[in-house]
Amino acid sequence: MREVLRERNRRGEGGKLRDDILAAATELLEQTGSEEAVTLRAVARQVGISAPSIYTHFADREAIVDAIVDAAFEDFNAAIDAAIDASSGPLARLRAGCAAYLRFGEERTNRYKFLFERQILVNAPEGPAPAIRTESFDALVTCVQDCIDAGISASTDAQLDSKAIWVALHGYATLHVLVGGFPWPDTDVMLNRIVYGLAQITSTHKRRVGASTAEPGGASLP
Amino acid sequence: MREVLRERNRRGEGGKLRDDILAAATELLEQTGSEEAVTLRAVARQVGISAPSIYTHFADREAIVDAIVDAAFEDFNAAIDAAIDASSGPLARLRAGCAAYLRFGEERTNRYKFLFERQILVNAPEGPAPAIRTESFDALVTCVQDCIDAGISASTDAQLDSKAIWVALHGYATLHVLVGGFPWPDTDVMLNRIVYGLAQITSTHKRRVGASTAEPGGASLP
DNA sequence: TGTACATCAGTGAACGCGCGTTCACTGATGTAC
DNA sequence: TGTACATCAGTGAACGCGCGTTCACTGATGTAC
Repeated sequence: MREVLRERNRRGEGGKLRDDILAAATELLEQTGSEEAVTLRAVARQVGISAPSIYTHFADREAIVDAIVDAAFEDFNAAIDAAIDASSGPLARLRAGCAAYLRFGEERTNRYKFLFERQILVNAPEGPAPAIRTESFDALVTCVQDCIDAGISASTDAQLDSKAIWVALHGYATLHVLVGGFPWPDTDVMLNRIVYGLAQITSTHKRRVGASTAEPGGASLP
Repeated sequence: MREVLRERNRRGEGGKLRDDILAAATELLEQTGSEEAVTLRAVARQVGISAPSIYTHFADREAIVDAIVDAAFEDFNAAIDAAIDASSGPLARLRAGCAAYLRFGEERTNRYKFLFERQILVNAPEGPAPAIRTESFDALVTCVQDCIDAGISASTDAQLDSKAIWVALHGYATLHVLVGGFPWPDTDVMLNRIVYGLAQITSTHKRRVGASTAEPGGASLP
């Protein structure tokens, strides 16, 4: 039946199983891309334990899924932050953050879908906003504002333009893995259009980073 | 058990049940927004027949789902086309098509998700591309090209810029229903940013349709 | 016109499956005396 | 130091559920003679 055999934890170390359960659930999600695939029994199978053992650590199936959301957001935020921090100059930082966003969506597609194709309540009606879910957006706003302050962007509203950039990044991240057989341009080319167009980057600055606007846009439709 | 009682069709009219099954499956999809909810038994319940009766008309569960995809695309394309046709002038037509896209996503959220959050193979590896799935995109390209030809757009690549517009529209359509509690701007304001920014509309033309770029962008993050 | 019969539209019962959850339990591990 | 005992980490069997699918069937409807 069970493929993996697990050694029983020593007394006082039962909590280790909790971590194993979360890791297994994350792996299942990563592999299948389907939240429905994260069944209690499938998780138990993956860990190498019997299904009821999970109830020592989680109230029910839903509690497992909830527990991995925050960890996934942390991964996501860390990837964006790292890319921004590794660059210097307002436009380069903005572009690097956006590129990291698309890279995360491409390389960790299933985790991305899990984060952004579920119902997300960014600001709970009561209590403070869960900052972990707005962190990357706030970083984006900062990047855009820095471009404005440096005279690189003609934008007069960093908030609004950041929202436009976000929806475009999200749209590309989800569509271009989903819609196969469509003549998608290179990710870099698309990224430039999105960032330059929506952050209203002044044309004299466009050539300094990445491809120019005069670049060909990709194959035409067959 | 069954709530709706259905009268048996007369001889030679068995095909009517096929239509009823498709209508019921569509309704289930519309209500729940979940493809998994369209189970063979749920459809049968909705129609008011026994589950095995479906096999007279469909090979299996999957065949039902496949059969409603094309109908949903037809609805979608018709909505976009109607909006474009009802407007005159290149920019107004472009804007109307994009507005209709977002309206469809807002009003028929579940149907939109069904169309665009599934695996879509626009061009099948063999055979001709299913035109029904690119129809609206092609209409968008035409609108952008018309703006270029009219000197309203500074774009040099209608294909590429249309792709950028599409991903932004898709991103907004999916995110703004999913991410509650986020300070989304008015749909019109966002639409202007997307269309003006990505179709590279010349600034002198921006004021002619809809809101201006100087408009405030929405509430700041709490 | 009457009647036997073929056909058609759909049914009811049953199958095996994987699921979430419950319950009483087991057996190793550490601790008190 | 030995031993009885409490505790802890987990198990195995069972429950009811809804699912897709199969099978033999039923009974109304139309048709051939």
